Amino acid sequence: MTESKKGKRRTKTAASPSIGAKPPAKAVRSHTPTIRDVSRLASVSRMTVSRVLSNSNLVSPDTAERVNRAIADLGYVPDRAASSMASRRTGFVGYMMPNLTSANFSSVAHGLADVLQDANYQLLISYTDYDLAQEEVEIRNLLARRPEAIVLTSGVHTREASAMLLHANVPVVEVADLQPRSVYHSVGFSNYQVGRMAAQYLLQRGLRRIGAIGCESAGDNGDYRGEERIQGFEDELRTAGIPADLVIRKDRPPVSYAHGREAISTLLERDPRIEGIFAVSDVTAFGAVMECRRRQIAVPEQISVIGFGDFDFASEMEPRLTTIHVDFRELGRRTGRLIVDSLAGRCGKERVVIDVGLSLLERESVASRSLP
Amino acid sequence: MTESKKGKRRTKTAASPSIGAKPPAKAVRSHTPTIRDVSRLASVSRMTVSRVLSNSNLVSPDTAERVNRAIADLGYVPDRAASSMASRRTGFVGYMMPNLTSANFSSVAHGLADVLQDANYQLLISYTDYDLAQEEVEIRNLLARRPEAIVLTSGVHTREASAMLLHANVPVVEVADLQPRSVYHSVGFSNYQVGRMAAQYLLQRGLRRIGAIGCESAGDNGDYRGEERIQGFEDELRTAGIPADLVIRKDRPPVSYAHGREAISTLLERDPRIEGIFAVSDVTAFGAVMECRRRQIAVPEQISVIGFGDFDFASEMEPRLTTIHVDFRELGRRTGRLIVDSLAGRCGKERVVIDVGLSLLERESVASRSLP
DNA sequence: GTGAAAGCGCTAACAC
DNA sequence: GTGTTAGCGCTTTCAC
Repeated sequence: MTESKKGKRRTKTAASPSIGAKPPAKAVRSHTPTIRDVSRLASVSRMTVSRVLSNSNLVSPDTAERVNRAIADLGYVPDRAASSMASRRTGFVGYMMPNLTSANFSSVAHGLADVLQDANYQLLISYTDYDLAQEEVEIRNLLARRPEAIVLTSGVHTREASAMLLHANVPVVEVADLQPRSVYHSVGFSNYQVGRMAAQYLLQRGLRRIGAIGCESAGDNGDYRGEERIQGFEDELRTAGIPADLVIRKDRPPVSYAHGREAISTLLERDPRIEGIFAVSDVTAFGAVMECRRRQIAVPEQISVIGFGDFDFASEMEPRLTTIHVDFRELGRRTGRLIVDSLAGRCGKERVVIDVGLSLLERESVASRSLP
Repeated sequence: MTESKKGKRRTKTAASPSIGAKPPAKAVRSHTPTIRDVSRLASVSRMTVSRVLSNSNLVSPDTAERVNRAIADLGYVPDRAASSMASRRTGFVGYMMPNLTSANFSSVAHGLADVLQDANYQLLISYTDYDLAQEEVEIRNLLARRPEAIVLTSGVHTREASAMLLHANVPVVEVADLQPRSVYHSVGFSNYQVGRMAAQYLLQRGLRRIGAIGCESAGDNGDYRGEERIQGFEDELRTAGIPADLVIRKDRPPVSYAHGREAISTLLERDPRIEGIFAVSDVTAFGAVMECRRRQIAVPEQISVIGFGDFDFASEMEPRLTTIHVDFRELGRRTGRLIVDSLAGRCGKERVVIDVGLSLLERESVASRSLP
């Protein structure tokens, strides 16, 4: 027998002062087995069990066999907290989502988990409700779990949050918008490019009287993403020498069905011969299409509509919505790979920026006009 | 000075054999501060720091003040893994989701997190991809983190998974469908009741020639939830003495736009005078409504449609879809409260079952016929 | 109010 | 190949 000293102590109450008798059979609820229980049952040292658990090939096959049987017999599950302490590796990667229910961010989480799982990391998800103060709190909670890397949703962070992140001395990746001035690794796409792509597409399809529906830019802590799309759209029009008088900004994010419905009415008043519009979001596009239907305006024959986001209804509506799509799951996977590589020391210290790009899904809501 | 013995050891390499000299300033990257660093800086014992961290009122105000300053100065964040080991409380609650991207399960997670956060628990999310074997793997991974409670999505689990769950000796809650034969706590709603509610509503609105669109029941590990809704619907018709000849089951889950589109065609062939239908999912309802539109059949004037799920497009489409809604976020909150109470010893050992109920959202897709 | 001792369950490092 | 030693960074327990 090995490692037989160091009597277990457990809570005082458990040490019943029975005089030299065996503990009453079955009376004591068996505690969660530890590596020591396994080692005793297999008649080996705890180190040997530990080696079997980590698939070390330094263990002879039949010792391993004995140990594995003991593990199965006891229903032993190693305690990662203890393992983390001893090895100084928690296996956690933190992901701060704005909320849990947005399909895009969920897809990122899914992609991340796909990759991290294979590399034996566990995703630790928190959400901020788009609130900077809450983000700070959540970062602190996360840091207490000693994550080996942190994924943030790109945007502004408090000074204190940034300080904590720096102090933590782990790789940090910002995800979603590509932000040129960020100090962290970035994986994402360009909203500006979304707007340009939409304009290019409408122009290429021979449409000339085109406009866009965006939002008023919000305050400092606001959602500027739609505005970036609109700016890309305007710039592309400018480049093509086309007036941007049909680009309107109304309401604040988040957009709703009504946003598109009302905006298209405004646009129609401004120019009844308008041929095509880009909506900053599929939701807006949906509202616009529905309003057209009510007014007996044919989409895409009379007005073409292109959206952004590829929401689930986009491919189900009538007509099926042509839209610009970002592969968020792939975005998550790329982020995961970046982290795994980084943690494995397979990449340098310099900042990495990955643009996952955009894809335009050609469906039925944009017509093609023969050019004059 | 207190607690001054036990020289730190760190990795061998760090113990540079400099002869009696102070470590070269700035040369050594400062390690993550521990409670010991804080205690030294504040000239107190580690226990006192620990007490400050847990807001114990056994610390004098100015000692606490000194400690807090030291914490801030060092940017100290306590290590929860170490704390977990010593206190035998991890603060983790596990939630096994089928996937990360379904809006309903995300809402449950959100609700759970809302409540658990306040009680200082942290949600540990895993996903199973609806795969029993993966669920087993994920349960094992989860158990290694020693969660204090586990939330499962209701359904079948492997024998081994059930054994591990039992062995873990923590509260387990099943969430979503209410399953009468489950051995765990359950929080959810009844799919059967969904079908009955839909039928009752259509009948109450004076519609008599009514039917439903469901799916073929899938194999053993399949999605039986739609089928339960359909059965509730049929039973309610039966009770009302109305024939169920317009209840059809086509395709397998998951449903799509096409499912509704094609099914409504079948129904129209079977009886052109059909007045109303219940679709097992809003997606199906959406497809059905769009097909009606194409065929110039007015919804709800000619055919009424009621769905299930309250998907985001339901309130945005034209006409706005009347549907049955489950408040999944509230479901998550109730589950969270059950867990917190249970962990605080505020509830007994017996199984708890909570039905969060259903709400019918009356919108525009169901007409009202005056009864003859 | 505060501190010292002991140990939670594991693994790095080294010995044999 | 296997075992021993010495912690990882906290908190429990008890002493003062």
